[in-house]
Amino acid sequence: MMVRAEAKTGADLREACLTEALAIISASGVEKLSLREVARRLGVSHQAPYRHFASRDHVLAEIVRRAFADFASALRSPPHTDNPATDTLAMGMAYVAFAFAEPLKYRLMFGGTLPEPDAHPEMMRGAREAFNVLRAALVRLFEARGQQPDHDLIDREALFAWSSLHGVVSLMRTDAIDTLDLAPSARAAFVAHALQKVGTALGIDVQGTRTTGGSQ
Amino acid sequence: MMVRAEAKTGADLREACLTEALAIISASGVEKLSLREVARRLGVSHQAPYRHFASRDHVLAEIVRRAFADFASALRSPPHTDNPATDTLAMGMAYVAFAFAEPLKYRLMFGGTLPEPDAHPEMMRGAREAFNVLRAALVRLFEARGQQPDHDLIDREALFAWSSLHGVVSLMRTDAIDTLDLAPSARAAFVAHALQKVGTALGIDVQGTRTTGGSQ
DNA sequence: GCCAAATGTTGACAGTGTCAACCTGCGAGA
DNA sequence: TCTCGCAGGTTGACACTGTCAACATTTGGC
Repeated sequence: MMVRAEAKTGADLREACLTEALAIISASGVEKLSLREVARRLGVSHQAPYRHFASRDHVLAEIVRRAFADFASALRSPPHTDNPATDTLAMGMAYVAFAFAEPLKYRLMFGGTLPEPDAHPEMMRGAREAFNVLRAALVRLFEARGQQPDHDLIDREALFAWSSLHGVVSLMRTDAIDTLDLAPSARAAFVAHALQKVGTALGIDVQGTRTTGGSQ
Repeated sequence: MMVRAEAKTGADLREACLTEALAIISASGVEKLSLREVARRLGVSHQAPYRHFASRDHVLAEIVRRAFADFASALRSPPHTDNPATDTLAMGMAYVAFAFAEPLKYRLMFGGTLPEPDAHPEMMRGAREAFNVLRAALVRLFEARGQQPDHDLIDREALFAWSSLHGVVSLMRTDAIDTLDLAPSARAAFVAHALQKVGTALGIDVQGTRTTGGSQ
């Protein structure tokens, strides 16, 4: 009984477990992830995945780890210009774009139910990296203004930007927003509106700069 | 074998199930909630809870419903003054205060893993109510300025405020923040900093107004 | 005092994560 | 070339879960 490509074994099987697990999560939610179902779909015994992962949580931790790594990479991807303000704005847009392009990964990272970070230290490495990308952008921004990049101030500003972006995105994905009886136009324009406000709060002049839309 | 107060029956048992379920969630997380464990702790048979709740998700939905109701009530609690600006700010502080005072409930409401809202329509009533409290505050704010309370604009501003507050709070509770190597002072001052910025973005002058601290 | 409805119990079934024991094929060392 | 070890896969078991079905018991209304 071979359900997928049969020859999967060794490292291939490990990789196949991860993709199949992601497929299950994508289709039925993280709480429905079952290693037995993964094994069933791959046509292997129910214990085969345990040769590559110590537990169900270890599978999840690896998926989350990769999601954070992708996320950090996405934040790094916009090329630097000589204008730190537009660079910072571009990073904000990259943040929102990633959240919309990969809602599943985003939900996994920030959705709440993730394995104990203490038990899976490598899982959060990408999270730290991503935050440091934001920190660095703000340091450049402050330096370009001739301001002293005070460590505490940078951290506060970075946290504010981070939390605003997270708030925007997570609000758009929360079930709650579907029940708020919003005017459709309000929802569509919200992201641009919010990004502009965050930019303004950070002292970035966004006059005339195009901010991305992206409904839903 | 009576583990708790024995006489629980009827509506009492229903209530006892809810408090015991909340205790389990508080101690071990929502994914560890087991109706059999609830029954065991209450000294009743494993099916007794099913006389009062159709399924595990229905228990959760009721807990979440009450959390939303409490939340809406907390947002309504600050008394109105004749100054809509300070009223709005007070509501923002009430939001953050509730999140810090009831982290478990807050996590349940906005943490991601909650029962299908379609299957539990009553669950989200409080969420709508809470959002309408914010809407009303902003309408008063705009009217006091002599601005036309444009429906779309109100919705956008409300969503921005909502998402910023949610961002602030959820960032403080995410596991992610523990791994960011922050200066302790940055974390302590962050809430006040963020509230002030959100107020500024909404055009509220917070000069001299005390904003709350509350360190996690 | 009786009947019916509400409530609680017992038993079963399918599904899950995970430990333990077993088998198997393959590559390194003799 | 033979053998031995071991990584990788399988089978079986156990304890746990949610939930259905059938039974028992309590209780309030007539």
